Amino acid sequence: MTTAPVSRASSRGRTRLANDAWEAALGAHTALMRRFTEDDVWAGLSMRDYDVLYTLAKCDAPQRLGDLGRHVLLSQPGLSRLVDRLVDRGLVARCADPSDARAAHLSLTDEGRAIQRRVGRAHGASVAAALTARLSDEELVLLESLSRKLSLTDDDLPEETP
Amino acid sequence: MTTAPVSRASSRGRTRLANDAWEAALGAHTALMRRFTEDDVWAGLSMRDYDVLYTLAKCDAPQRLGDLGRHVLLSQPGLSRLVDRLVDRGLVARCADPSDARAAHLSLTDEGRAIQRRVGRAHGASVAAALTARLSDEELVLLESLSRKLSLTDDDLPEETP
DNA sequence: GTTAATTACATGCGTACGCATATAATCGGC
DNA sequence: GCCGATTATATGCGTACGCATGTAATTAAC
Repeated sequence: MTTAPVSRASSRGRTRLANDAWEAALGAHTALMRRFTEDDVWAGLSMRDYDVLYTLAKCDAPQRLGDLGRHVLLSQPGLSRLVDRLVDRGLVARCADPSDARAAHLSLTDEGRAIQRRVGRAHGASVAAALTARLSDEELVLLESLSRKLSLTDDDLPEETP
Repeated sequence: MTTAPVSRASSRGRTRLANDAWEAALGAHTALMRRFTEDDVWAGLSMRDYDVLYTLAKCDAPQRLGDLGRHVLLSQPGLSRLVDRLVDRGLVARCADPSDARAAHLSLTDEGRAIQRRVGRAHGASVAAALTARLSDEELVLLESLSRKLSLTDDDLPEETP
């Protein structure tokens, strides 16, 4: 039984395509993460530490914890304590939000910004080396395009059956 | 200064393309992992637990720890203890390797296989739902193709300057 | 205007993780 | 056939994580 008896012939194939694609994507993520982790560019930061510093550097305005949380794959308490450690190390500053006393504005210190830049340059070079060795320019653009589509929330999707 | 003075005009653009693509890919990974983690399909397993059960199910032959380690993003001690827990729960069996007394062959128990199938069906459906809602068939094939290229080791790459 | 519900973040607690290292078995040179 | 090097897995230890819950501030209901 190589073809299952389904209503539309394309249906099962589409499920299979999606699962194969996801498995391959996970494999790529694993392989590249391992490679980048092994790079000698991190200056004592974990990749998650760097992710937070990078996010703070990208947005000039001070960010709240919840904003960071949307970008980082980490629980809210986990992120709270990760930021704690970065504050203790002097890389991130907490300052009060005048309009909301619950929230704390987070921003990079000078040292945090300096480290983010240093690590970012080296890591960016490593990322570029790995990806450009494997994909053409057109493929890189395609990867970005597909990734953006995959990042969409359900709310952002056009409805199938309105 | 919008264009940096580099030797070849395409060089900086290519680095930028690669970094943008990687950032987008990380975002997609985060978004989808969050979505799948929140699914109510895991039957008490972590996604890493499932990853190990799935890998064991995929390869009918009993696997060694090191073989699993290549597929799972986890340190060797971490994987060792993860397997410990799965053995304690009765989902995985360790049996001795007759030809190598250091290694232990790992295989699914009947219960482990049953749970993997149950969870796999539900998770596979969720993966398909998420991906097919965002990508066309052609795009799914493309994603798999790009991911496979990204999974290649340096050794597998054609040399740039032999 | 008071109070319930919600939001934003922090903390207690048990578990899982990574790093360094240990243990045990196999392999290679001679 | 013996011994150093290597491979395969396990363990000690300190740290980081997620879940449940707590605390404080804001919004909403009336």
